[in-house]
Amino acid sequence: MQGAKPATSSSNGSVGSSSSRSSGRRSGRRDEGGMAIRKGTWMAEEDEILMEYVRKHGPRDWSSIRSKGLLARTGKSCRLRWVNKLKPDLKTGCKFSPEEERIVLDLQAKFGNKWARIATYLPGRTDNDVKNFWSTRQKRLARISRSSLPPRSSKNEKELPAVSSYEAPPNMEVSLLYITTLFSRSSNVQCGNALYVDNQYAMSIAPSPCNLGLGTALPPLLEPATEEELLRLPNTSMPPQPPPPQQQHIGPLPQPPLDYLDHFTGEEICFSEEFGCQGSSPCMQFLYDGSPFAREDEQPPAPDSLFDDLPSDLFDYLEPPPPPPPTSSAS
DNA sequence: AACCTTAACAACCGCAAAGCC
DNA sequence: CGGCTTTGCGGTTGTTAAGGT
Repeated sequence: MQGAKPATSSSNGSVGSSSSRSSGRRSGRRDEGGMAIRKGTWMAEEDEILMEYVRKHGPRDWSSIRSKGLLARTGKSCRLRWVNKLKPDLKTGCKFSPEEERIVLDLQAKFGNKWARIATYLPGRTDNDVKNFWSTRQKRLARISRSSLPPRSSKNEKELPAVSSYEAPPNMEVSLLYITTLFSRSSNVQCGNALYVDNQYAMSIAPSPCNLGLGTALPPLLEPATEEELLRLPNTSMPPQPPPPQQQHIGPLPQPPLDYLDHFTGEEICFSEEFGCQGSSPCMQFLYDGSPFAREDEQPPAPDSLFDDLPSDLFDYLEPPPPPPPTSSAS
């Protein structure tokens, strides 16, 4: 789904038409010199003038564009337009690839919301691109996490904070998604490197040592549907695959093995052993050991403190796992 | 067809760092 | 060194298309 492309409004060329329907925030105002400062969507003519200016003077002295009467835009606005839309070699109108997504996830975990810094690792992407991508993704994950929680029971009427409404550890977002989807739905699909929840693309689980920690530190959420899919799972040399059309992975899903849930509820079985993690803490150790989210300057929390950041009643909503499907041959 | 929701994108604002005089 | 200007960054909001109901 491509977003709005009113910008450049070159298609209609209606000068000021977008401003007229814009909010007051984007209406122009008049500065001391009497020149009305234009705001809002850029027109193709303005872009041409700006590009011509940069060709002659280089990407600097943005304020002089207005002082010279070339454009009724602030220097700030001119710079932003150049950086985000007019600069050569920008990947405009092209969605983030799984590999780009993986890079953003890795670097966001490493650097935090340093979008400009992250963008330097992504040729053709701007800090605004990365920021918007991240924001959209966060909303998607938050929505999926919320929708994965079963309805409240009558004895649990107290308000449950939205998943995204509190400060979560760097990888808690992932763990919440993981936990909630694991427990609650039968429509979660791992197809290739993509994880789908309710037939919606949720995230990439590209075969990378870093992608959310899921690729290597976690077992697959569900068994891959086919042998072909199996080949694309972590620890293979297959490159990341783009998410396939949704129609291709709708269907009955295999149930996870029963002891799968022991990773969350038992004290004996532990990811850290089974999946090669270091450390001796029980479940959820994988969130820190070997995870790209483990920062150099951060120590893993004590096992008991890991969930302290969560609302205490969060897991009240988790229902026990469904009984194992009847097997024809008991072994 | 109308309305609603979601995703993607564009562009604004405030603030701070860097540069200049 | 201090003040002013410019540049860059991150947060936020607004707009629109597409898809769903």
